[in-house]
Amino acid sequence: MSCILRLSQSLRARGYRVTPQRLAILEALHHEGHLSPAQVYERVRQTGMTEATVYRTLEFLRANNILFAAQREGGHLTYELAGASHHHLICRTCGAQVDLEAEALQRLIACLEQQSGYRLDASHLTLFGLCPNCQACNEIRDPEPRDTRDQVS
Amino acid sequence: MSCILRLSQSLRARGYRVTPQRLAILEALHHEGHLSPAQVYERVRQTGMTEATVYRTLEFLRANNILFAAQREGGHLTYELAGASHHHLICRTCGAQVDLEAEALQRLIACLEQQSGYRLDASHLTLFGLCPNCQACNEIRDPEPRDTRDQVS
DNA sequence: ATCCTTATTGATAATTTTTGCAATAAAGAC
DNA sequence: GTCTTTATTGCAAAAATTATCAATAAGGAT
Repeated sequence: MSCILRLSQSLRARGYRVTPQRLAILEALHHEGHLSPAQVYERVRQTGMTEATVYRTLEFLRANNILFAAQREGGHLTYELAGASHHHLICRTCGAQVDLEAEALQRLIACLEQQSGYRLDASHLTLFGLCPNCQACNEIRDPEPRDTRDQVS
Repeated sequence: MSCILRLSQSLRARGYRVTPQRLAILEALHHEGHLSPAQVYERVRQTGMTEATVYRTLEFLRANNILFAAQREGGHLTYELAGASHHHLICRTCGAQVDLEAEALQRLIACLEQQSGYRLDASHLTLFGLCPNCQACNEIRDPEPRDTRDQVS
């Protein structure tokens, strides 16, 4: 909770307001990790909040770097609390997750930034692919078309 | 066009059908590069095609690796023809694009694949960030909240 | 060219996401 | 505590996206 308190103060400091709705959504995500807008709404509807408010609040918190938005398989957005800088590698077939060597990526990103002069948004990358298990399965069955958006959040 | 012809044959070889709708969409994207579903519909509505068909066809072509889907600022999808393996770096403020050193990324990806055993979908990454110009602007104005999803396609 | 199979489309409805505006309430000043 | 300002919410309607299912047409066989 002290985490949410800190975020609240950060919002207030920027001139935004800390409302019950925002707190409820933050706590839902704090409790569960990854949630889609619909799932968030499920968890907070008891408070009488509207779906529109859920969407707006998620987008608002994301725009203020309090949440990250990750694109999941169905093409729908998923949100999670922004934490320390970290990267994920997710199997798009079975959902298995692996944490990435932050240093390797950071080094590459730094290198790309030097070459291009750009400042990259890469504090939290999620790469999608196939885990070893699912690679094996795919070699047996035909290459069935799947929902395979490469992405990052 | 020979590019589209080749794609058609590839589809047919896999047991799918080459329809006027699919051709129209492919040609629109071949002509214009990056298009959102709504923009694609604008370009092909003269053929009498439905919006639903546009959505389905785009998703179908993407699932078959004929199109790439890139996540643009608003969280909305944009599609483009899948070409040679290449990567982009796009400024989220002014839209300026830079091509990335493919080798640097490929090497990193290969390295990550070795470490994790995953096979990554990374033949076409798009990283978002701030170009040098917009970095300068941002230092002057306050840090206005923006739509800043880090991402890849 | 004609017929057959079935992948694909159109039409429609359902669902999800976004938007506009009046009413509400958070946070600071008193 | 009360008052004021205005960011934020709820409501309702619009827009975007997805799903359902019967009708159509692509592509192979004859």
